Amino acid sequence: MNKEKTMNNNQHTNCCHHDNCSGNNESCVAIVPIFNHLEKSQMEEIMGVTHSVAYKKGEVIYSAGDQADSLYIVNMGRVRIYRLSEAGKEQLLRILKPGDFTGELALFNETLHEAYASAMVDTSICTVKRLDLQDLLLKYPSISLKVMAEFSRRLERAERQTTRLATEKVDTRIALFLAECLEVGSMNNEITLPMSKKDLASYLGTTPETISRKLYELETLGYIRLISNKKIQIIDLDSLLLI
Amino acid sequence: MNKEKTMNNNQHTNCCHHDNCSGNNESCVAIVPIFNHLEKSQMEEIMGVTHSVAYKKGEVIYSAGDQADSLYIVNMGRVRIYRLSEAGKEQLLRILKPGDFTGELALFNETLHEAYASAMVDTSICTVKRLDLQDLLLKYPSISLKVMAEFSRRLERAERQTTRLATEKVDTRIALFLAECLEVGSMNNEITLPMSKKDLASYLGTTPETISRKLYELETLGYIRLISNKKIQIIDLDSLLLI
DNA sequence: CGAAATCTTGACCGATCTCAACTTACGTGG
DNA sequence: CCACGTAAGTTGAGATCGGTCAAGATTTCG
Repeated sequence: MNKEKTMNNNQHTNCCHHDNCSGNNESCVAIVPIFNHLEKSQMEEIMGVTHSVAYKKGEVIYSAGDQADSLYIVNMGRVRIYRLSEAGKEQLLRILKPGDFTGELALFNETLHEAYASAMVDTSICTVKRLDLQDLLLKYPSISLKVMAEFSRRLERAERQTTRLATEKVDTRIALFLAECLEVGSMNNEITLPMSKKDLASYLGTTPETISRKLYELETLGYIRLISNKKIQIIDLDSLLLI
Repeated sequence: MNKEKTMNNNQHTNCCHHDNCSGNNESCVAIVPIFNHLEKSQMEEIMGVTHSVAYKKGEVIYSAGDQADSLYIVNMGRVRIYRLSEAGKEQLLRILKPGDFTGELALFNETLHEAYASAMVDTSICTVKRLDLQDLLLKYPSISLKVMAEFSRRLERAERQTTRLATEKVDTRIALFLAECLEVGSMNNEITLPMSKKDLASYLGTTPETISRKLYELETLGYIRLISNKKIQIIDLDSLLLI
């Protein structure tokens, strides 16, 4: 278990409202895609209800069972969203990058969080309270459209992942994951795994041992080359996707 | 393959606009949870942009690859939403009942459908065009809140299902599914499977053979009793959930 | 630099899939 | 309403994918 997990997660190193902080809020709000089409005056109004909070690496942002009453928008850093299965097994659901948000699940339903969120590195987050957000959405309906667009993308991804887990075998799931990492034209078809292999295993519904073995197998087949722990070169994408 | 699948899915038996149909639209709109808090005048405006369409059992409503430009709201009947894996395996994603909707995924992103929708029985559906819907959402922001609430529930479900597929074994997934079927206090703890075992298998990421064997096993353990093909009595829910 | 976590590799085993044969349920048409 | 054909469901035997456990190598980070 991570050392910082024992830290009380209410002891944030920084928790400021818009008018008494060092201007971080502005940058926070500015980068959020769901807000970035608004005018300056509206932005300022939004900044008025957002709160910027900093989390240290490993710190828990929320836990399953917590009352969900805020939207969390990542300003800087990385956030792991994971669940525990009924048997207590941890499963990585997704990783948030700056501009991504979470916490919306229960925002509209007044329920409890069903997942955990923790900072993978030192992270800065903007939060908006449920009621403040609802006011904003009612006042500026165009924000809703953005939020819904984001929701629909998330839903799409979640359902695609579900299908993969249900129908593809481990080989294929790994291959598809590698192919997705390639997306943004990287040099030499070289990708950097965005997470530890342990996390990757849980994300793909398998074990670190199997990941290790399958990657070796793919290398033997000549489809990939294992450069270092986190770096992999994709040599034959087409064959990879035909597995 | 279903016989009706060969039928051109543009040949609907009934496709009427609000002002020239037998009043079905009103009932359609009325039952939709995302609209049901509105006033009468607003309802009428909404009915003005909705279209009611009837589908015969087995008919395809949309296919993966189709341009997604409408929201589909089920008025009557049942709709199967399913995907095909890269290997061509079919996986059931969810079943829509009256009041549920689909098609929102690409509604905000102008992309293509990634799933298939087909009528499980004779079904009546209301559709709203993308642009009409966006107008409505901008005009009546409270609808957006309802839609987002529904989205977040869907997302929650999808992520829960993902976790189960990734971390639980087949026994457990079946047990959890049975337990969920029990939800609404049914007589004698007797449940009726909402789908064929073939579909159930694909929903749970397994095969009909395994479903069959596991159910028999659960009966042997005394946790359930197989009454008929689609009826199962839950005898020991607690033990069932401890598998 | 050293402790702790992650990763790798091997051996083994068991859950689940596959294939095949058979039975049962269901919808259609006479 | 029954008979028939097709799809769904069941059961068995065998194969295998992938999980588990354990030991050792490597990486990470204070």
